[in-house]
Amino acid sequence: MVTITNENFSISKICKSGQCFRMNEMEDGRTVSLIAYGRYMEVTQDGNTICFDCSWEEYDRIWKKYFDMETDYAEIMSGIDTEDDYLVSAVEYGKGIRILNQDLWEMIISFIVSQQNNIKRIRKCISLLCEKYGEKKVAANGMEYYDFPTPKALAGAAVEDLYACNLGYRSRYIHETANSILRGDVDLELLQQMDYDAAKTELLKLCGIGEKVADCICLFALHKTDAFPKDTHINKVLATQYQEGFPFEKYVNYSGILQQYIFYYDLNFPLRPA
DNA sequence: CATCAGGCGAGAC
DNA sequence: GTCTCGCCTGAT
Repeated sequence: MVTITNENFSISKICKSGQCFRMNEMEDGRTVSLIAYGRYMEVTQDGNTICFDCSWEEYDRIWKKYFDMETDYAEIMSGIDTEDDYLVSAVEYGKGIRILNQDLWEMIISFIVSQQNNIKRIRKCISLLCEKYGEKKVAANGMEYYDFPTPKALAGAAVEDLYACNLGYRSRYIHETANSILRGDVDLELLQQMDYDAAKTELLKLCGIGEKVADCICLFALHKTDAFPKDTHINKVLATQYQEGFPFEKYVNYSGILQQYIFYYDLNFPLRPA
């Protein structure tokens, strides 16, 4: 068991912020369970005290980076223009959200699934994919879970079988992308070494990945914090609150983090469209 | 019934 | 390069 304190960490908001789809709140209201990097884990929070149900060795090796614990979010947020009322409100509301460092392959598939889709159904689809094509495992506490399917496992799935996971027209995208990765058209290891522009260009070669999805993958898997995914929420906020354009120049290298706060804010307090 | 959900591909121009 | 259209499916 690992216990730490941090003023800028909210497991509940992270869970609901829509960047991870295999993290779920448990019934006690202060614990989430998550499956990532082939492991099952539970995180419990009481105020600023956070408990990770794992060894210190595992925490240091995996979860410290996963939860971006080395980054000082207070320092980042201190750079916000105090006259930007909307952004100040969004950042205040989302206090505790962090940009996770998630698995690249899992994010590629997850954000293909996410297009033109809602969070609840995205979770359902991914859960079905894991149960059908992922390896079954048992956690230390006896919990049974399924690992995220490998590229090979998904490449072997027929498009009609993917339809059975409620993926709809995204089934073909997943089939083709999995096969592209398996063939080596796009190399996951090389992607990890690339800068933002190169990685994005490479991701755009995959079927089902356009501008928005590529940016989500860059932000949530490659930690390119200048990637600023423009979805329907963000486009609406840009159109209504930033008619002169979003001031990217003020937030060089971390506009992507702000994007996540804006997204979460509009998800919970939707603005009227322009 | 229509519209929308964290868009994208294909084809027309 | 920009524009339009069709697309699985469940919720409202």
